[in-house]
Amino acid sequence: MRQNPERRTALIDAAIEVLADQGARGLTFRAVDGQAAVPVGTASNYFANRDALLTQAGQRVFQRLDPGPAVVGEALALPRTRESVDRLMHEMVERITNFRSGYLAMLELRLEATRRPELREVLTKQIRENVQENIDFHLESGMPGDADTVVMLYLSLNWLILERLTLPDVFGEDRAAALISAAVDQIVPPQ
Amino acid sequence: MRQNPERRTALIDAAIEVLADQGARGLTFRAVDGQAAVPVGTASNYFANRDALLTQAGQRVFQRLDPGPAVVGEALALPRTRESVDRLMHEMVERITNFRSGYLAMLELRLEATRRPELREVLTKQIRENVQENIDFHLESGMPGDADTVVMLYLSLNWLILERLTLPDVFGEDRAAALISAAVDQIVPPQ
DNA sequence: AACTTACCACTACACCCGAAGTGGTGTCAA
DNA sequence: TTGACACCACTTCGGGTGTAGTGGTAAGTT
Repeated sequence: MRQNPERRTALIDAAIEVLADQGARGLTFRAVDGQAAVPVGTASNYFANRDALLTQAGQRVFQRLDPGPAVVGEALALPRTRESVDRLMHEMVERITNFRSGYLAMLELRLEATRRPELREVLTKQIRENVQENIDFHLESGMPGDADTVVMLYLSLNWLILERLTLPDVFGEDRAAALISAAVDQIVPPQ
Repeated sequence: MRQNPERRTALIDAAIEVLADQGARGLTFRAVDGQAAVPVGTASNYFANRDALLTQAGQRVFQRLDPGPAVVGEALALPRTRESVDRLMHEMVERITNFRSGYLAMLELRLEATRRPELREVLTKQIRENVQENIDFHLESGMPGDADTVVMLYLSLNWLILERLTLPDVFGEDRAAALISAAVDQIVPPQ
């Protein structure tokens, strides 16, 4: 088992691209090797089996989706109003949408989790933590709305992103942007 | 090309199961043959190629997800209140959740549509129609709320179903049921 | 300074699996 | 008899795994 951490990370990132491009079944050692532009056999030397690759890809997506401290700081500087929530939601959707391969890979992993209990556990844990972090952050920040408000935004905006990334013409770009604001209007209580 | 329509439908339904079980890449003629308990080569005789199988599976899922006239009639008999909407949403989520393989197959098809323009067109058309039908039905029925209300319910409940079907432990069964009511409470305006 | 050790990139190979597609045969009914 | 269909066999192909082996490099040792 090889240890070089940069190379390992590069392989995992390549695995995310492969997941998005070719689906969970397309995630093979050779495909990862190819995507990472690395000799055949390399990924096989770094990961014991496909499961290891899948779970580590799942963790990596979350790592890369995490907003930096800059975004968090900016959020905390905003006034505690619905308008601020609206702005933050637009930013969040844009940030996630821009990491297209990561989001699609995450969806592939969800479907794969249907068949792999270990992967399901890993993902469940991460999503729960993610939702809880969102709730905690929202409540602590003093923005209007309660835990259910946050969950409802989570649900609706996630599907909106999925819709945009898989069937972009169902809601055009403008309509999708308007729907973000509509979601905030309907879901976040006036302060 | 074989014509027997019952057999053809049975093969498409088998394809839906295969999609849910093994993913889009797992959808091969042989796998469909196996699922349909039919001799090897049969699916190959009924469909020109995998693309035909994929698009027809997509259409079939919608066909099977369509609520019967019984459900529609029942809906129209309800009073025009938020409580009725709440009940209808619970029924809809349950109906869709119960067709697990169909919903998972639909997600696989969405991801596959990322790579196949023809499939993307077919699905886009169907989803647009589906959303529009929901909006029209809601508005014509006189239930409280406007088009955005319906879209917002569509977004949030779809992701809730996805969450339930892929990572059921993120929201437990009870929490998920409560979230349906919470969605209606927050999204549907009081009448 | 020469030597040894350990890690790593890269290559090659042996093996396996499953798929596609086609052509052919048997059967039944119009 | 003819045509449509179910079923079967065979050929061909591609791609994947896992592992063994080779050579290079860097760091530590005597």
